[in-house]
Amino acid sequence: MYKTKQKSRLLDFLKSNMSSQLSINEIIDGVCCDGVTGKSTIYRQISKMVEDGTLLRMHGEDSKSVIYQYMGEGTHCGEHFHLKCTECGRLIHLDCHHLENIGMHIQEEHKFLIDMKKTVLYGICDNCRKSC
Amino acid sequence: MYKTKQKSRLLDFLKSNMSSQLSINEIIDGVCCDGVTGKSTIYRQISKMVEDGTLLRMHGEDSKSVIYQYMGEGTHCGEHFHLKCTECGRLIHLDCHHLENIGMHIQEEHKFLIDMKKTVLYGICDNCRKSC
DNA sequence: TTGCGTGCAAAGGTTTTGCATGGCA
DNA sequence: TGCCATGCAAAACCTTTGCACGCAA
Repeated sequence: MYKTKQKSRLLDFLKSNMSSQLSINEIIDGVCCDGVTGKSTIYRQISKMVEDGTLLRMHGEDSKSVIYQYMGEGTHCGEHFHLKCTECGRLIHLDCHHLENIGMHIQEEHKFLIDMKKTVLYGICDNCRKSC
Repeated sequence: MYKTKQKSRLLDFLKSNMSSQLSINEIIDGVCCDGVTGKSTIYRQISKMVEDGTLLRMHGEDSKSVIYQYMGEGTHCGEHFHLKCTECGRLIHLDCHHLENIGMHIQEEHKFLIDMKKTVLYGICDNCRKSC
């Protein structure tokens, strides 16, 4: 609700790393090294951001680890699906008109509104499939 | 590799609860109450089952908790997508021919093979949308 | 007989929480 | 001024691990 130094700093850090997916520890290291921001603040803020769609939480390569992709302003991530390769970890931002139909179809026929800000499609990318 | 009492017991439990999504603690409670199976075995086996697609791991209602859906033999869960309502937690098994096209399209046009055994589509179901 | 799977308990790591303080509106 | 947000450290929680033993093949 209030705008604080810590929140701004966290958001700035996430924005300036929007092309990579970060672990909670990378975020903590990147933000808390200022000696002003505490770990608990990060945990508290990250939770909220996942809830409201500012961050997308997904599994890392080893399927154990958890990583985050920034989805807030400055991105178009709320408007497309994300494909995540379970082999190499690559994240693909899938801008595709054809895919919009899927959302429509599921909404009309199956009465379900998919939230792209919460969804990750897992699978195998081309590179990895070839090398299997 | 070896077939043990504990593995069988765990599988039996999961099969007999295939219509609900269970937390790790529900699984532990349900299986370990025999006094013969240990907690670590559950953790060890669950990890393997998520890796090999026997279990689908997803978020519960509160988006913090983690729950598991059995996808093994006796189900057709490997052949359809799963929709999960982030509001009420309902899981919808989406058998739909039209949807098969999605996988095809993404594979052909975007060179990515979606793994339905690892993917959950999050969103809002009809009931919940109406009551918002 | 071999070596994987297991139970137990300890260790390790991660996340949450209580409380007093700080700072935004 | 009122109240939300924060930092700190402790607590709580969850998961993994080491080791010796049991048991499947």
